[in-house]
Amino acid sequence: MTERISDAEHAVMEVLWDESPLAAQDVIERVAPARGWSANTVKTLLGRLLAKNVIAADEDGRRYQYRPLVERGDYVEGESRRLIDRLFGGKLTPLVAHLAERDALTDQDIAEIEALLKEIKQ
Amino acid sequence: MTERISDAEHAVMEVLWDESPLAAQDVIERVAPARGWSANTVKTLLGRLLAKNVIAADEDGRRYQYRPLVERGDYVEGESRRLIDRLFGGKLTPLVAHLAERDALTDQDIAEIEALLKEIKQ
DNA sequence: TCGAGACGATTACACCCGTAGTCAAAGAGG
DNA sequence: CCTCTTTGACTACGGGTGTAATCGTCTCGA
Repeated sequence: MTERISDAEHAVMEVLWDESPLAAQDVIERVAPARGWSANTVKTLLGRLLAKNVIAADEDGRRYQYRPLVERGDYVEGESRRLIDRLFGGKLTPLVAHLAERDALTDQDIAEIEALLKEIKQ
Repeated sequence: MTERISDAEHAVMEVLWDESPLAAQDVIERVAPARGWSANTVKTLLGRLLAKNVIAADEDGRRYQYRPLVERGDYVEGESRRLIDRLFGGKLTPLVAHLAERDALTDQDIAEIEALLKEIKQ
């Protein structure tokens, strides 16, 4: 039901997930320089995120304090699932296999994932 | 350098990755019904993929035979990396951890991945 | 009290995307 | 030879996206 978040909007969300609530100015300071954006660009993105109902704006005197309405985990899960469904038939194993085959996994990656899986099985 | 492939275009690519070269009509037959597309829509997508230089069209009398210019593996790797970079700081482990934490991994998934990793280490 | 700056809202605009209709050329069948 | 169909090319159009300028209003300092 939640609308899709675009790439640029996502950069703004990351800021708010990291710290919130924040005024527009604070968001601008945290994200605009790194992306080479003007302050207006960030304001536009905040407006669009508001329209999409994925952040909220609480009045605070002259300004708003913005905070996320969707959790990062939910977003991450949605995006991960989209990719895995689209490219790997919904299964994680082929993704890991793919990266492994492409030497995109270091020995340490492998060790970490093994440890993680062991723990899951408790 | 290769341009980005959109969602709808990707559906066409999957057809060509599965079998190629194919004439437009063949591509249409394989993808249009499943997506509820008109034949023209598929033709437009073929044209855009051509413009993006991710497929080639070889003349064959009255028609063209289309074939992919990028390999599925390369595309898949690019998309996977994009996601992992954007959401997990470039590391695969947090993705696996995330899915595990969300109970998105079955026992069988875990077993498969473990077997896979074991094999990688030979 | 008055002008300057801050702040959100509105508007802009080019480009991509999903979806499709129309057109022109060329072959197929009568 | 002429018309119908096929096929790719071109055009269309509403909506999303990246990027930003402008506007209206409110407040704060001089």
